[in-house]
Amino acid sequence: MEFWLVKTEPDVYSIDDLKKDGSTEWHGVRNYQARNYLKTMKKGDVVFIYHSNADEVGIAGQAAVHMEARPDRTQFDKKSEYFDSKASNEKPIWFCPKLKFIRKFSKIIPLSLLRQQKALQQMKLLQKGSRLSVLPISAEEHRIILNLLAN
DNA sequence: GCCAACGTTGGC
DNA sequence: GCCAACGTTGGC
Repeated sequence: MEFWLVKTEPDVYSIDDLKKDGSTEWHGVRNYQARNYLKTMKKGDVVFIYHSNADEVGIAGQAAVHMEARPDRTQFDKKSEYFDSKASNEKPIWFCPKLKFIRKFSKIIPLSLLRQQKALQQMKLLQKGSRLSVLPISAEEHRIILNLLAN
């Protein structure tokens, strides 16, 4: 089993929206490296849901990969802001998995707290200039982050 | 709202 | 293939 982190702007789609929906297709990612990570996700992988551009920036909860990546339908939808004229049904460019709600943390784990952890200094999320919206997390990082919840 | 850092586009 | 210009991300 692998561990991941995905970013979302809570004004657009928050952990509460995922809780309400139960599961959702993680559509709209339009970055090749992030897409490749999305295609790597396997059913059962655990995904941290991270709130960016928010009053409280940090990790808000957990989801699981419910269905592995399939073509992102919004790339074919001319009315969608995610429409991509270079994509076709025969040659889709963008893919998304379906994520299933696991839990919302009682308190958001703030980005500032993650930065304070010596053991997390190598996390991709914390690297200067990192803007990727889909990132792998090591098992060790996953464990350390969950431990922060207990404090 | 500011701005650093990054990815993409397009002229050459 | 280079690289300047532009648009986007995202923390503060």
